[in-house]
Amino acid sequence: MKRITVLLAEDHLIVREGFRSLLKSESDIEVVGEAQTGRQAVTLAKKLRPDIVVMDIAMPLLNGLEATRQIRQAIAGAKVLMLSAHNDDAYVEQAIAFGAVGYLLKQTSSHDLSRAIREVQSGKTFFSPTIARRLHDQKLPARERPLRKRVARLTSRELEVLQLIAEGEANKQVAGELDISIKTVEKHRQSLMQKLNIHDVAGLTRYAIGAGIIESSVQLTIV
Amino acid sequence: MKRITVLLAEDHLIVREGFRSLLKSESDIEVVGEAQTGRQAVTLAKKLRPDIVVMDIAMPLLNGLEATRQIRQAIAGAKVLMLSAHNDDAYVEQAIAFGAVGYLLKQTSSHDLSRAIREVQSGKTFFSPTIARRLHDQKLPARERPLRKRVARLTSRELEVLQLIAEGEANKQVAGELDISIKTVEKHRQSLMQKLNIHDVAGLTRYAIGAGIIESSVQLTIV
DNA sequence: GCGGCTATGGGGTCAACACCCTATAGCGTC
DNA sequence: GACGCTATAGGGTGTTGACCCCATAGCCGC
Repeated sequence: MKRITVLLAEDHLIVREGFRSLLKSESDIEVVGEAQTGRQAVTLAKKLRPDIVVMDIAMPLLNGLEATRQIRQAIAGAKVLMLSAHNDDAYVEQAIAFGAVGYLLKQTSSHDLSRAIREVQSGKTFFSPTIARRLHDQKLPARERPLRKRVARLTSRELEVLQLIAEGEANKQVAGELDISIKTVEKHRQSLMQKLNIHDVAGLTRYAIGAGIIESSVQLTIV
Repeated sequence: MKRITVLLAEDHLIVREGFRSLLKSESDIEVVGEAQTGRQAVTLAKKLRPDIVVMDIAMPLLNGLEATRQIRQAIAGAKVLMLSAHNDDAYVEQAIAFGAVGYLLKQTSSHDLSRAIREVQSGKTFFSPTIARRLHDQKLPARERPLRKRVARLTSRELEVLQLIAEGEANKQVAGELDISIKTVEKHRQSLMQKLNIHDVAGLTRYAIGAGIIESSVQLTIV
């Protein structure tokens, strides 16, 4: 029986070794390569042609989403299974838009990982339960619509509002700054929260920092 | 021969399972417990009294640094080995200040992990090569330096509340998590806001990220 | 032109939060 | 033993935000 060949793309060596160790006990799965950067993942995917690439999103040089896009572009039908610590709609949407066939959270068990690999290999998709439920709720067919612009993409106005919120301004201040009504600010706020599926200021702030929209405080050594 | 008992504190299940799998092949090391939050790590450390706690820094509810401090406070001589993705002086200093006996980067190999566990168990310290080199170069004082300059000196309870706020929890959730009254949470919240002179959640979140108490989201290509 | 998206603004309700007050109890320190 | 600090918890009041409803207007593509 031919085993399912897997390329592991994950920047932390010890975590990668852990995954390899977990998969070693699965007789039908074989790890044929490891990448520690997104760029290396693209290179190795082209060279090794694995059945499946298990791809972490957070990686240096080239993040997992962009690496996925490049792999899909270079190898038609390449199967990429995203593995991420983050449950934000924006990432999931991006992953699907870039052609990933599955999205696993790091909170899931190793059992789910091997299961996902088999499902994906057999041509299906696999998403972590919480994500699958949300995709279903939102009626977002994973494969039927390769191009989407509906969700996750913020309008320029929403971006402005997001930035001001993350900088600590209240709706009233934002309204004054942009010279619009508080009601309009509320509307933008609600829209962007819905798009990002983040429903608290702390989450929006973390997102804005992670996305480079604003910076965190530079002060250190407190506690 | 008595095996070295280890408590694994790492929030991502699959990563934790990976570590467990890696350590299973070490005959002299036994994983006796797993924690997925800092708070759980403190609880389990008190209950299980493992020889060594392998502690990730980035964890919900209570970060690994603060959990380390609490464990060291509750159990004299407890040995905590930090495991972090970040090679940041501020984290290393803090970890040492809070009594950690070692600091491993996730970029290190599993071989280093088991080696570190043995070294630490025998009473030595263990730091990842790049960190050890820097500690040596800088002769990092850590104790002499006015580390405690803390313009804003938060109590440990206030720090916990700050972390939970920055993770997006409402007062009610925090109260449930810490098993205290909402009124008490409000009090801590007000106290820490006054000490930091930051009066909005966005600001607190930026501060918490800048101070390394929590992490921001991953970098995303597009917004 | 019709539909879709964006931006604008208004109504209301209810939960959450900020900020004021109060208090008790357990710690240490001096 | 008094003092200070921390943690705990409650009352009250006003503001803010989340989420629901609604509408109009401009612009773009088909």
